[in-house]
Amino acid sequence: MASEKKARPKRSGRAEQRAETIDQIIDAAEYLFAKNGFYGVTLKDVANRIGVHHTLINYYFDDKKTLFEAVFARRAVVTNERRMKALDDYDRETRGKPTVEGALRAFLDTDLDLYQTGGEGWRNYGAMGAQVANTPQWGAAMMDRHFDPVVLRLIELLKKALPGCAEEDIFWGYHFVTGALMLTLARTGRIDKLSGGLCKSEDYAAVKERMAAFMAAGFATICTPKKRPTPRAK
Amino acid sequence: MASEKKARPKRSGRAEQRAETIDQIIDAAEYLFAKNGFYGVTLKDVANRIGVHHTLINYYFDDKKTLFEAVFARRAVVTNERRMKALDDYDRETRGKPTVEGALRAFLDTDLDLYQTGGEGWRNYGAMGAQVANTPQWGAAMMDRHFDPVVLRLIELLKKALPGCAEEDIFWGYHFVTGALMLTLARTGRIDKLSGGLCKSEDYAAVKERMAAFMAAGFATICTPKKRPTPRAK
DNA sequence: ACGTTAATTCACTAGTGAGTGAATGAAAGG
DNA sequence: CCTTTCATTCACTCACTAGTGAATTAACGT
Repeated sequence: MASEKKARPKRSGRAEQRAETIDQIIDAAEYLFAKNGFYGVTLKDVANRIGVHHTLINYYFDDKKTLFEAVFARRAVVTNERRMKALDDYDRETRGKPTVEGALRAFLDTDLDLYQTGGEGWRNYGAMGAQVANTPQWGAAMMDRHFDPVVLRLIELLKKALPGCAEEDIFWGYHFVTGALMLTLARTGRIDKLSGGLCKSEDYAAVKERMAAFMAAGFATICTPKKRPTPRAK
Repeated sequence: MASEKKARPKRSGRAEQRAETIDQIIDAAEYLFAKNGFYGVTLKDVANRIGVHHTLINYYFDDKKTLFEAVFARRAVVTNERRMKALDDYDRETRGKPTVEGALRAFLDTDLDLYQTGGEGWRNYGAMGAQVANTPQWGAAMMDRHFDPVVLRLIELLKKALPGCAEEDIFWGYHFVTGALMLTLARTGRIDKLSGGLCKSEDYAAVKERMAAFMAAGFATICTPKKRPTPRAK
């Protein structure tokens, strides 16, 4: 593996030290949760990765679930702010006349850029998110809690771009979009093998190039002008 | 919860009994793995669910991973056969002139029907598969091992339907399709809350109604007639 | 009926997991 | 300097995990 154990440079200030240690813990946890999921990681694994005693994690976080939440939340606020801003900007720029592809670009490309340029941490976070999104138990609820506002903002724009389209169609369209995005962020390497090396899981640029247009066309197709306008007679 | 512990009717024949027990174990494991993933389930959980001693599982399966593989494999062969046949049939029917949507319907609708009508077991299996598909470690490899042939058959048809389309575009398109499908099978309930009850995670029919057309339009859009025919001048 | 074989449980082991409360050590601050 | 505060480790606990090998029980063939 690339990075197995990082040096722990002792920081001066007390508050600084504290913040640094917490960040290291979250980084390590993020890395491991991304690879093995919540139950596939022990607090000892996390502690070993940064060379501290495992009970130190209990000192900073009430319990394992709290740590998981902290990991998830840390970057969620960042991506949410960026995306929300991108959607707002786009809405303003188009003076309330957005296109589907434009809205999707604000939503997708903004994020893909982040994962592409944000370094290993962001990529780990993405993989972790993909697992959460596909976890029925508490996963979906976590997604709700953290991402509903931005998603609903996107939906709003999509509605504007598709006037007269049945709401269900828009929600199902979003469902397809998010499924595709999550699998991208999971970076499982499956597409690499499947395509014989032609496509690379890590290639966010390739996804960015195609995804918004692909999905926009899908929306256009399932959102026919006026959806089922009271079906009369059989 | 709906079914917590099923009665274990003792079967007559020895081979029959054996087969039945194994099936019960796999059912229980499937149910639990779908909910909590590999590491979130203990052999005792599985055993308790059907009222047997947990070491009985070690009697029938070498270890936990073997059990997991068995659960995964049991239904994989069924869906693979159905899908392969559907693709072959469609290819024959169209005399080698498939459409993208037709090929996708053979691939997607066939499976969605199965999950819709196959009962709780199939639905659990789907949720489990979604988690596997988004698990970077051994998950992707498992998908490769079990599903590559059918997927490559689909890709073949898509290539025929989109002559002159760059291969990468087709693979990325498939990637989007499978991501969307996996999230559907995960049945996390997220879309229910998001849409305020307008859409239901369990509603495979709604997905079937939209998915193939949605994705076909996507393919049509990213697979422009001839992809990047040596880009001359800027 | 009887010895054989297979299914199932039992008694254990060796190791791991999360978490707690006390002990240690090092900086901060007056 | 001396005390207080905080970060970190230590020594434990309690519950649980996967897995093993022997014991038990029930069906099978003869």
